[in-house]
Amino acid sequence: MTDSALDRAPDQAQGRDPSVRVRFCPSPTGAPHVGMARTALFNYAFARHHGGTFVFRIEDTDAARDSQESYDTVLRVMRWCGFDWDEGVEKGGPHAPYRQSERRPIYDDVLTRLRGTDFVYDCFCSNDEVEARRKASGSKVAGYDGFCRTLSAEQRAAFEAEGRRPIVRFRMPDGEISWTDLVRGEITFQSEFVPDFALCRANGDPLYTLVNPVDDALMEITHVLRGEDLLSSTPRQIALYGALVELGVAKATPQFGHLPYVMGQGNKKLSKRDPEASFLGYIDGGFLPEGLLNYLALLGWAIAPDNDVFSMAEMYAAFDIADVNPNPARFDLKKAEAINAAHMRLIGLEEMTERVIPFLQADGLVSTPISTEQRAILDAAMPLVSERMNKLTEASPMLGFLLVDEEDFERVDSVDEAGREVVQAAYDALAGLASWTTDAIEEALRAALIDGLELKPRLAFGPVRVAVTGRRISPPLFESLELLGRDRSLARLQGALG
RNA sequence: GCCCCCAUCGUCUAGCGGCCUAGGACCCCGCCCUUUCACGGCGGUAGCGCCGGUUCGAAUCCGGUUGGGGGUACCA
Repeated sequence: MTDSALDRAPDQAQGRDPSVRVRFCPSPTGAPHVGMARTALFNYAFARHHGGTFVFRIEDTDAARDSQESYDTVLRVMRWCGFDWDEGVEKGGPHAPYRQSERRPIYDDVLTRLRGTDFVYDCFCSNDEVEARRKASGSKVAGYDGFCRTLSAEQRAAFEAEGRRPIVRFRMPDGEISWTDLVRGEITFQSEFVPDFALCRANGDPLYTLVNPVDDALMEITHVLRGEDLLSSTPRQIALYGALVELGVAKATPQFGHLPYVMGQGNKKLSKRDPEASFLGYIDGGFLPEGLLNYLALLGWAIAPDNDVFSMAEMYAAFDIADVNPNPARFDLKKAEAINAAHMRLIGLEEMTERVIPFLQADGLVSTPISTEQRAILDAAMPLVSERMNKLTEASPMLGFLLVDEEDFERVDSVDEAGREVVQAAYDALAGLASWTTDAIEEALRAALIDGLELKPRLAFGPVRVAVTGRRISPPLFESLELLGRDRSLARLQGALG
């Protein structure tokens, strides 16, 4: 059998297709999480791979939950990731505005047009009534039972006389609804299990069920790549699309692809409340965009059987939605850090220095803007630590001892009684040193501690390290001493003795 | 309950009928390098849920089963 390519969606070509239009459309509620970023990434990769258009829309129709703060954060995350959208919020485009809260007249208009047809009907039922009827009938089918589908004029008048305000429901067509999912293949729902759904609230506020397909239609989205959680709402959206096409609102029904969940510890879907889900946590935690995005790409996709580390450009070139694995993926912090570490070694010394500066500034170790003296220290010290850092946040504890004002210097670790002897010997050996260079320092220290005190290197240099850098873990000792300078080094050795 | 999705090492995955004695990465465990840490190098443990079927041949195809997940709103 060689027809594997035919098993895939027919018009999902491998090459470029500028007519491709995809969108990322988060709701600005709470903090952005990694699953959301993964969805954005796959959409962005799909658009770039095909040379299509990436639309960034904000779905803020739920005034009770949406916040400006969340909106700002989502934008910050998008920019941090480098997902430069072709159309959308704060950028504009032919389908502006791109914030749903600014598109109300459009939804009202579509709703009005829909109400002139048999695609929808007014429904006066309360939830309790629907529930009571289901219990009475013993029906196994969840959701609305279609009670108001065929209301007589009298029934309608009676409800209105009670002061009830109707909502608008979509009338699901009979039969079955199926589509070829871009990541899962053929999926079919029997319509009897897809209840008629609400398009707006009784007060007229449009709901996601209406607004999302309407905007996708108007913005001429061709491929909808979204989370698996929306899978079961797809049949009703396809049905709605049928109506929108007939009304001339939509040109065609897009193709759908449902991306696997990103799970947390155990087996639960990562929720916005999980700390490990917080995207900001990874930005502040010192991840590189290259590293985090690379890791996220690995959640459901692979670039090659024997390679996990790649650039975004490589990903965009290789990305094929048909290769996305449909099973849910667990977010593994250890692996994320390992992938990030690989990118730390790829970006180069100068680049790493630039990226480390904001973290040093946040920790108060470097001024804003950075001074030329501080810059010089960094330029000299970064080569010592760049290979030993896996995240940007590791710079501060590594280099802090070189950057702090002397009066602010503190030791995180301490020198014990036995260590003081060693430090004293080190002080004596270094105090009269002719030239303060790494080699000379090493020679003097080895002579005094290894040969003189007959100590193992580990025991000899440990106390000196703590005395001078304040930590058991530091950059290489002799180089550190040279960088610190004779006066400060000796003062710190002295200080550890007191 | 009902509907839908999913199923390869602990985790992420490669695999699209013979190349599989199942490959890579992370984790873990040894060893090497070594002034700490990290890097780097070498080696190791560990997996196709189960039962049928199709086939000369199945991790790969089909059915069932079990197990997980999601949905079942005038949330998104």
